[in-house]
Amino acid sequence: MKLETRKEEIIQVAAALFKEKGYSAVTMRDIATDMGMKAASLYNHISSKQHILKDIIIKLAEEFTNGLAKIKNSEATSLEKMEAIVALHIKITSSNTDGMASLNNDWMHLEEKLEYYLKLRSDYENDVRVIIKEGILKKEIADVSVDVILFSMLSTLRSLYLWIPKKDDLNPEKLTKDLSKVLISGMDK
Amino acid sequence: MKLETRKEEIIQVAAALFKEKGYSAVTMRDIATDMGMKAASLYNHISSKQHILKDIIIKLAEEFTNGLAKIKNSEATSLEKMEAIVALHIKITSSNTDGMASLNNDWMHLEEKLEYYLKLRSDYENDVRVIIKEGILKKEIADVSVDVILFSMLSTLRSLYLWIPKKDDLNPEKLTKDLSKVLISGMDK
DNA sequence: TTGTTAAACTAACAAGCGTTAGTTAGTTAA
DNA sequence: TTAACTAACTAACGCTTGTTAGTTTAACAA
Repeated sequence: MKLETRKEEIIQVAAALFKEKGYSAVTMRDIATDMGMKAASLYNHISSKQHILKDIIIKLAEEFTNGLAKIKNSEATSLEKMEAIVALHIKITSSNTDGMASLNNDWMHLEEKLEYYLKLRSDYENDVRVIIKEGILKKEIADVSVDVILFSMLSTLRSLYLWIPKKDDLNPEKLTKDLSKVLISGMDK
Repeated sequence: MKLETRKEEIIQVAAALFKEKGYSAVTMRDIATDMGMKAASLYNHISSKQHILKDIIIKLAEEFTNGLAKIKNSEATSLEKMEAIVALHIKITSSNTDGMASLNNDWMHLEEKLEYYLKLRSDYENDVRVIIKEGILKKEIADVSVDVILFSMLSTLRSLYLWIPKKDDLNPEKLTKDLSKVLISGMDK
């Protein structure tokens, strides 16, 4: 297994800058400065700016797809599956908050890989929707609008990248428990 | 009262483009094309690209501030206040989904008005936090982490701009009811 | 020692950026 | 009729963009 540490460093530095200002506002010279080199030198390791974005986003999107596949095919109850989805988002997001910013905000600049990304994304949403519907049928989940539940759940989970870095004392297990409780049982007494 | 329809048209067209691709990826020539004119002609009506962004974001941010002030000073219970906040977000967002995209994603490009925006934003968050804390003290709201409740609530409401345009049959009252129920009472039975 | 390779560099490119200057045509006010 | 104003235009500016070509330096293998 070959070590590609320099390339990975660049991708990591780029992701941090993309989170701060967005893909389009970050220049190759910005990335180079943070790497301590000149813009042209970046091309010894990466093939294009576009490619950096693709590496960041597609890797994460596939992690979500694979994670959800395991949950989908498990024997858990619907509410247990919902909690597992919360845990999945917290795990992936806390391991790469910078990359999650690009996944959420810069996917439209993907060009050649855009279609593939959009398919992964809509398949993901549909899979979660099915889990919610099953929960309603089995009377584990309240019979409110499926779309409202789906939207509320995914909006919160997709915003974790903004919120997790502020908690310097992150305890993933406790956060999973607290957030699942609020999402599943609500905030009232 | 003077009509500034041409300037307002430009701002509206710009907001739609900013939502699609982000502020930095939209050029003055893009805006001009959608307006059916040349880029230089835009400057008969607006003073700079920067100024367009400022007009979009600050107007919305102040709407939220004013709306929350009324809720804060009302006689309602804590849970009623939470529901009123949901209604406020649905009302403002459905009247300007394009602008809300800039408010959420392009505020970091505000430059001179950035500090002012950040103050409005953190004041808003603190006011909601106080309402939640009062609810816990009065035993209307469950004693889970205040931050988790605040985060889950605001993440969902701030994502409405992505979701409302997909519902072509938008009924703001019903959405307020459904979303409040899910946020306040959760999704379980 | 010599040859190869990895990873930095300088210099430059063509294209695109926001914006300004100066001009023109059509409408309104005196 | 003439003067002023509005809102479009063309042309161009200085700067920045992503990227390429060719060169240099240092480390390692033969």
